[in-house]
Amino acid sequence: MSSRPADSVPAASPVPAAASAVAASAVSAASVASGVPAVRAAGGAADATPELHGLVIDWFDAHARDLPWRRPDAGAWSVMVSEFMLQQTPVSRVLPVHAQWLARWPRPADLAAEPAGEAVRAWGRLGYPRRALRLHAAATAIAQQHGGEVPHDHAELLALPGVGEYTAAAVASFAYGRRHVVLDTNVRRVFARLVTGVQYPPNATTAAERRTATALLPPDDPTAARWAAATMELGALLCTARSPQCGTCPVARRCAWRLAGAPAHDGPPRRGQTYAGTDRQARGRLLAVLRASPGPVPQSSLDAVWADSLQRARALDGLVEDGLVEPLADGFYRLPL
DNA sequence: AAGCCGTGGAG
DNA sequence: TCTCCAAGGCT
Repeated sequence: MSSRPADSVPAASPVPAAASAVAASAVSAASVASGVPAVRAAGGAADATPELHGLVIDWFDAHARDLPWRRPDAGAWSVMVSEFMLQQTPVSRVLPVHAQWLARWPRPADLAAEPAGEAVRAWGRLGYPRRALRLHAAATAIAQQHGGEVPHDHAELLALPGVGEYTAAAVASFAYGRRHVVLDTNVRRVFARLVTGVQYPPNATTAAERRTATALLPPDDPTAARWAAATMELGALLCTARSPQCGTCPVARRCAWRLAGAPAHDGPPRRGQTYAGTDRQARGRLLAVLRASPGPVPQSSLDAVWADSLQRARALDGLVEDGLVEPLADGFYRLPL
């Protein structure tokens, strides 16, 4: 979770004393982390996690968005494409591109049969275009090494280009209904509040977070898969970063952060790099020219969109280095074949 | 392991 | 306007 400028989210603070004091009826951080059921540890009653699962999953059943990659007829390829596109990118912007992508390349082999540059072009303005390159490479690997079928196995998914721990777990869980800890920025924020009692999770995923998520994971595959989707949706719709909707949250009554009085994050908010004038912006400008052109473009066309020649050259070198752009012998450039 | 990698909408 | 942030991965 390093999407945000590293300084925009201060490190998590310890659980306030007040949170511990009122945590008896909440999901206890200590008991969850140790694997001991929260309520049993607090008062000898039965494990409270099944009830917690029910509350969140029931809410999910009533309020989940109807997204294309969640529909019954959505295959694993649709799920996988959505996961690539959703990395650091809002659902609203993914929806149209995802639909076009699946219509054009209904199976991994269909994408693998085309030049990588076509994937980059179809990626449009989703951002982070290396994802398009990696998705194309992943499709190629699936076509060549997995008989054209998106692998079920977490380790095999993880070995694909552009697939990290989160995406492997998400595909295995959402596409195949398997039990995995699915720890994305939404789930991390939900657990930070619900269990740990702080407003925001740590900057980078910690072992403690994985322990918490593991302890809360339902024991059976189908319920675990529902839980993963439900906790993500809760973070996306209610337990948001800026303005959590605690009034309608199904687990507000057990939320450690809420019970502690919703303390604001204390650390000094550092600010991130401004985007204007960065190499990233330069790369974006240059690649936009390449995407818009059906064939190779002359150097002069690239010169026209970025004034600083030194930075322009550095950005272009980076794009070539990343495989997003191919230099031709005559001073022309094109998307990769 | 800290920093890099796009883009556009919301507040 | 400007800041923050949106289902990460890779080096």
